[in-house]
Amino acid sequence: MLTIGKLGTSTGVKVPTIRYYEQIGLLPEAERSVGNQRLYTHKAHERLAFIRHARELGFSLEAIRDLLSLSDDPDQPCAAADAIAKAQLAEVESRLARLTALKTELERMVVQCAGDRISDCRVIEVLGDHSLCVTNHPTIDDAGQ
Amino acid sequence: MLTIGKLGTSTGVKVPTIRYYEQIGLLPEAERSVGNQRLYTHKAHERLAFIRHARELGFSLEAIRDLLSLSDDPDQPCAAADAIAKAQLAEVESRLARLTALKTELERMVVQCAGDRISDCRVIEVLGDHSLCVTNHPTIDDAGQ
DNA sequence: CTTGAACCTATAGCTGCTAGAGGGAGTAAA
DNA sequence: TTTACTCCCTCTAGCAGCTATAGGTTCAAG
Repeated sequence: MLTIGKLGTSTGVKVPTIRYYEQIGLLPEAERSVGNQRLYTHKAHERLAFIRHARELGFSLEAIRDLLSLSDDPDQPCAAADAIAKAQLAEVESRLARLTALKTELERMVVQCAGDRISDCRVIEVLGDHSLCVTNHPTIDDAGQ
Repeated sequence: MLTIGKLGTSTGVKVPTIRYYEQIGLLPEAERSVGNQRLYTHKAHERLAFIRHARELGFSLEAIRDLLSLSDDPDQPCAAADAIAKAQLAEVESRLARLTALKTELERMVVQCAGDRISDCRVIEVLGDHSLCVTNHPTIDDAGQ
């Protein structure tokens, strides 16, 4: 049985994050020691490693919740898991496309800026005027992703 | 003078967002009509367009705050603006690299999954075991970005 | 037996908005 | 003038996915 701290270091997940996952029901409630400290089994370790890996691959906690409930049910068809992974792939591909457009604009901006005063600064100028952009870069909702 | 609604439609920024920008001091407090409604000048329109464009290019509100105060000061050297843009470019490039690694893993996962039961599902299997990955894909902090 | 790290709960904060409640203002027709 | 309608106002709470802080308890080592 592992304490929460050991579980954290062995999975690379911070302690408050583990407690948070328990709170939102992604991890089951842990057993407790006599002194009320959480104790984790090998199974919990596996489950947390699964969650972390999925987070690293960009899956949302909601998607992970679904994936976990699928993995708890080994006789189910795997089409649903497949669909979640495909959706995530599509999401990543679209982010890639948007980021590539951003990169183009930012490079142009930085390269062209030769002035030494703000008044001739290409960066400031381009930001003030979208028509100076070559690509139809993403709208606000997508840019931060 | 524009009402907040007109300003919103003409810049593509939602009304509550404009109020939010005012609240956090990114836009100056607007003049008010007799009936206490916000009224915007052409200058405010330009400033908001600048903000929106910078957001589209992925700059954080903090970075935008700095860029705006630079652009308010046309005699300053533009090195600072340049540095912010370069940092943003670097950020975008690193996100691109990380997302490309994710894409590789997700594609492998999806392509290899030929089983029809969860018990042979490649997606679930890979998520449970990072060593099945070919790349050293991002850590958790980066994946969602 | 004391120190100090690791644990506990509960609450608030982070970014960048978005949604909702509950009302006032402005315009145009009936 | 009343009604109807859309826009506007403030204030508060909520979203993801944590992270930080406060104030207290437990555990292992020396």
